[in-house]
Amino acid sequence: MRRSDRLSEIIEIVQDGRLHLARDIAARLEVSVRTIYRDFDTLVASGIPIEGERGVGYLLREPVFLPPMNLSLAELEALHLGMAIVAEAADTELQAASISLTRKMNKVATANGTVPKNWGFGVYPFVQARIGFEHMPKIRSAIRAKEKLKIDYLSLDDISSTRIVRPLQSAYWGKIWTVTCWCEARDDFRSFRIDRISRCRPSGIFFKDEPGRRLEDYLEKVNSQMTGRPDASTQVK
Amino acid sequence: MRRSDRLSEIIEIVQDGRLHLARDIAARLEVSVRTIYRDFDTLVASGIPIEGERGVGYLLREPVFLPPMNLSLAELEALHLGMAIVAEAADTELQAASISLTRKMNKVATANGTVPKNWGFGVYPFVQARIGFEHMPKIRSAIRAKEKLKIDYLSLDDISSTRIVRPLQSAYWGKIWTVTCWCEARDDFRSFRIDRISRCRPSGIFFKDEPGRRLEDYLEKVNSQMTGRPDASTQVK
DNA sequence: CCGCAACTGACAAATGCTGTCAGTTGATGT
DNA sequence: ACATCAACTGACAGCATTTGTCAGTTGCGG
Repeated sequence: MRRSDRLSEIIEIVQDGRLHLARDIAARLEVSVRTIYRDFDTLVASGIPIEGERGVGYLLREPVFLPPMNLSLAELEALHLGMAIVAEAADTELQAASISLTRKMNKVATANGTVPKNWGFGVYPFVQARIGFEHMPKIRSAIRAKEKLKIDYLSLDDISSTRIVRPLQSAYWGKIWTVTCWCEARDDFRSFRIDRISRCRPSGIFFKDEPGRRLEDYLEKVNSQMTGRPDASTQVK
Repeated sequence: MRRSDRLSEIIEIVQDGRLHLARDIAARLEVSVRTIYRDFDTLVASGIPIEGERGVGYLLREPVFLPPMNLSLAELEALHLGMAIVAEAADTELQAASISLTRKMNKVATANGTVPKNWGFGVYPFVQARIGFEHMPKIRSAIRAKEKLKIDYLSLDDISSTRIVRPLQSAYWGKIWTVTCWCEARDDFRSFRIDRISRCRPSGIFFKDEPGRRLEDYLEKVNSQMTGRPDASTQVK
């Protein structure tokens, strides 16, 4: 096995986010432990955020490592346009992420002449209100963690309520953001407009996927109704 | 200089899209020509689309090569959301690009458990009409190439006209796409709604950036007017 | 058919990588 | 305070890879 191959193997191994011991990796790759230590040196030297702790093991800090990749011009354009839109249409967390990603890409791509400095894309503010945007990072991480949320919601007819929901998906409709949930009180799917959520906090209670209450079930249900706007039937006014 | 560093140097050198001779690269990196040939072998073997032609030189086929990179979870989310929106809001060329880019990312990112298979993003059609979308690839490549376009335009009061324009920027307003141009006939900036362009063809005539007629000049002019919608004053109804 | 520059093969020399060994360091638990 | 664990470090001999030199071949364009 070539050294360079071994280095990328190590990245793949460490990428699962769990702790790894140098000796295990050494056994798996059939080299000595010393070599693994040296390999980690090399990887860290080339900027890969691996952290080793004495007595504990190794861990990859950032969750994803992108291997070398070739992009076509169209793909690069799509990427830049997408990041420009996200920077306009999403919350500050994603906004910051899209800007830093664009910067990373530019760093490698615009140094030379083939790639235009100016992409010829303009994106102008088209999210009408940014009310409720501060909830979005919380909502996204709750979706990922499958954690129930406690939300205070003001319906479109100005009736407020507090609910415990299982967040499943946050959706973008061009002007507004919604979050689709399984609502524990109503025992059904409900979609909430994020700009009508006045308060939103993690409950500390985690849920498991249950048939009939999953995102897949919601999407299937909606699909079978063949309405133009998928969540019209469950929309919380 | 380490071998691996030299390999990425070579990529950077070749990335400019111009022809390079092995002997020049060898001189620049202070190694022998033979070593450079071997390095190209290595690069090609790891899937980098470099082409060498006898008697000519070396060339990178795809315009952009993305070196290894670390993305945070937020950046990955922004990327997926952006690609989902582009797939909904742009023409088929960009749509295809966004899909293939998403696939490339998924291939490396969802293999292990850290990254969710389902991102919890839904994006629903929010471009009202896809009329005129077929012109967009042409428009984008004309912007890049600085090639004048001949367009047939139907104004909002149903007056049609044919114009020669210098395309500068295509902009997205959440519902509609526009292209901002320097209009040769009017001798001023004009923005056209893409869904009102009935015909659009490259003229074969290329233009150079001239002070007063560039995108920068347009943006500056618009900025100084402090209107909410930058191109209100030059909008072609 | 000549010049160019990409290519290829062979081999010795230089360089870098690896394993072994013998330690140190810092965190954690008893 | 002590032991344990596992990351880390330095040194050195032996081995593997990489490199340069040299002497060719191949394919393209003039």
